[in-house]
Amino acid sequence: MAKIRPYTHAIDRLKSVQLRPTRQRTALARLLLEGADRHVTAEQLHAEALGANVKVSLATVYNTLHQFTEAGLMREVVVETGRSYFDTNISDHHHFFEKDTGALSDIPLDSIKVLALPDAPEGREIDHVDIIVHLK
Amino acid sequence: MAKIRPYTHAIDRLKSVQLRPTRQRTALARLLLEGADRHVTAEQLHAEALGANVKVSLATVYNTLHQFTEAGLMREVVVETGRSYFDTNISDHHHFFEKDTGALSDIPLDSIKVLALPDAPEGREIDHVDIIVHLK
DNA sequence: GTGTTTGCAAAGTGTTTGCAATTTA
DNA sequence: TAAATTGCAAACACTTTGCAAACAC
Repeated sequence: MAKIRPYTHAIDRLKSVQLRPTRQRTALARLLLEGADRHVTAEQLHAEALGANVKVSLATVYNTLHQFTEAGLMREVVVETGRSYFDTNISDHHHFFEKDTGALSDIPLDSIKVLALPDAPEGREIDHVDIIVHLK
Repeated sequence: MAKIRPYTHAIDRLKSVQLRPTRQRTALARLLLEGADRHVTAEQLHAEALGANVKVSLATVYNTLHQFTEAGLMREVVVETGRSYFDTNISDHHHFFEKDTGALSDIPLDSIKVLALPDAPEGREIDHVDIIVHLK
């Protein structure tokens, strides 16, 4: 049973990446970074924040998700055009995606294996590999 | 040296999937489906059509790309939010993507190997696997 | 106090749609 | 001529931005 961590943990995470722990940022950090790994869209997180009585604008949610991503606290996952997903699991892993529900979930790292990556074209290097296993 | 195929080939491809070979569709089919495999966005294809003196609206380019995709003549590839790529190579394969230039290219099928796919979650099946190798 | 952050509303981007006019079979 | 297709402009969904007010240190 995961305990709710004290408020200060979210604040410490923010401070550690030089982001001021404002009311909005701290609340979003608590929703996102405490507890289990999560996959959210901006709209989802905004709705959730409002539901939890956190007053924050959608614009700030977008800005915050990008700031967290730039700071390395989260990563962005591209699965559909026109909608951005953000993932609080920043370890190396891949995803399942259910188009009909929009649900994104992690694939356990050891249950997928890529053998033999191709050589990058002349003058280029591989930055990273994204694998999306689409479910039906 | 690939020859430019006669006009009739594009028309035959369209007829074979029950799409009327209108002036616009035929012209787009010739640009897309004759010659080498291609990766295009709607905007790119529209610009290219105009440059080739094919009068066609952007809306029709979008509609046509979707019709071709539904008909199985092309497929859509998701690499970036907010921009759709369409691929004329419908065989099973994966992609390189260069974020800085927006260039998408095919990975030779035999140069990437996926061993051990994960089990789909309860009640689900794997539809397909998309692999994007991001280059820098 | 000073620089940062917020929220609003406006602007932006890529895409889709309603519908009258046109084209195809 | 009946049905499909087109093009325009408006609508759309999602995201970003400009800027004045509020906030953190």
